[in-house]
Amino acid sequence: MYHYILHIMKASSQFSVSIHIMSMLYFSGKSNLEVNSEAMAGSVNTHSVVIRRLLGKLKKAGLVASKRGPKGGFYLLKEPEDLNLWQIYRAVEGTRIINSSYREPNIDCPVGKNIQSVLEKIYIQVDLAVEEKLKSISLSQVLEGFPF
Amino acid sequence: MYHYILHIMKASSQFSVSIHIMSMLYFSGKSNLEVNSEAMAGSVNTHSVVIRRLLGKLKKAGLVASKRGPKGGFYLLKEPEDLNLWQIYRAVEGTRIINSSYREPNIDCPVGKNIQSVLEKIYIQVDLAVEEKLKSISLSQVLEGFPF
DNA sequence: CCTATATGTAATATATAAAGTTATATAAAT
DNA sequence: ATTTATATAACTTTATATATTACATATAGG
Repeated sequence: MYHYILHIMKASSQFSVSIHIMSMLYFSGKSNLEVNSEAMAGSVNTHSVVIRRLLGKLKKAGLVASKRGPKGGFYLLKEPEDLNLWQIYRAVEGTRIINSSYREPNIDCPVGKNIQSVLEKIYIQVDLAVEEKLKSISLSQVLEGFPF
Repeated sequence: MYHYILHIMKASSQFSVSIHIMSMLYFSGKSNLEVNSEAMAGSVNTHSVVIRRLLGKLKKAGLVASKRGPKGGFYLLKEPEDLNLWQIYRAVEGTRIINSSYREPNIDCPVGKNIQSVLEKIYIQVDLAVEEKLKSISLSQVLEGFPF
């Protein structure tokens, strides 16, 4: 049995799936075609609960809204040019892009004693670089990548 | 049962552990104190095989070398100012910082059909930002973080 | 106001990859 | 020769992301 001080970041597919469904929401809003979590799950090829869980996070972040009941579903709350990838990333992925810590190092070793604070400083810099890059990419830029 | 097209990237502790042991190799080389995989495992708090596996990768990348037998161990092949974090990252982590793909999307949906190439373009940009940042940080800069 | 349809979310199960462990071969110092 | 250390293959364990099941709540439309 062992434990981590901070949990190890596992880059999940959540960010990718979020971009996928946000794109669907944009196109559906434009063409007035309804998309519910079932339809999105069909496109992503997963379970609708997975989609709703993700949309729950995006909702909390103020990026989407929902309507219950028949003819219900989800829609974007922002124009794609006012929505950047950092907002989406932060909404659905809890952790850093790189994990700061691993197993509790041996504090009797001078390196082990200080490695965590040393790594922390570095990873903050790396995270910031990713943050800046993701902030610079808007959803509308992403949408331009689709050939239609 | 399901499968991924590309494997999901899981940021492991390998990068962190690598920086930890490279730091130890530097200090040991400086003070002529021998460090073998057992000693490094003790500092990291893991099994020596884990350390040797990692050092095997760093060796393949030309960053360290080893000596077998009694009084054997590992040593750095480069000066810390000529060694950047990207070299270490690339040596021990096989994958991208962000995964490009997830479950096979439904190609009958126009978004599902194109999402992978759309994401690919974005993630290349993000990866590049990380690469540039890691290239800009040398091991000697990391070592300056230790209070000795 | 009843029924069908959709979201909301908790609880549980499954799959997978990282990390840990065991085992064994090989090399070199004394 | 013996001891000490690397090299690495094979296997086991464990953590956690994702999938699934179950059930509660809201609302459109007859």
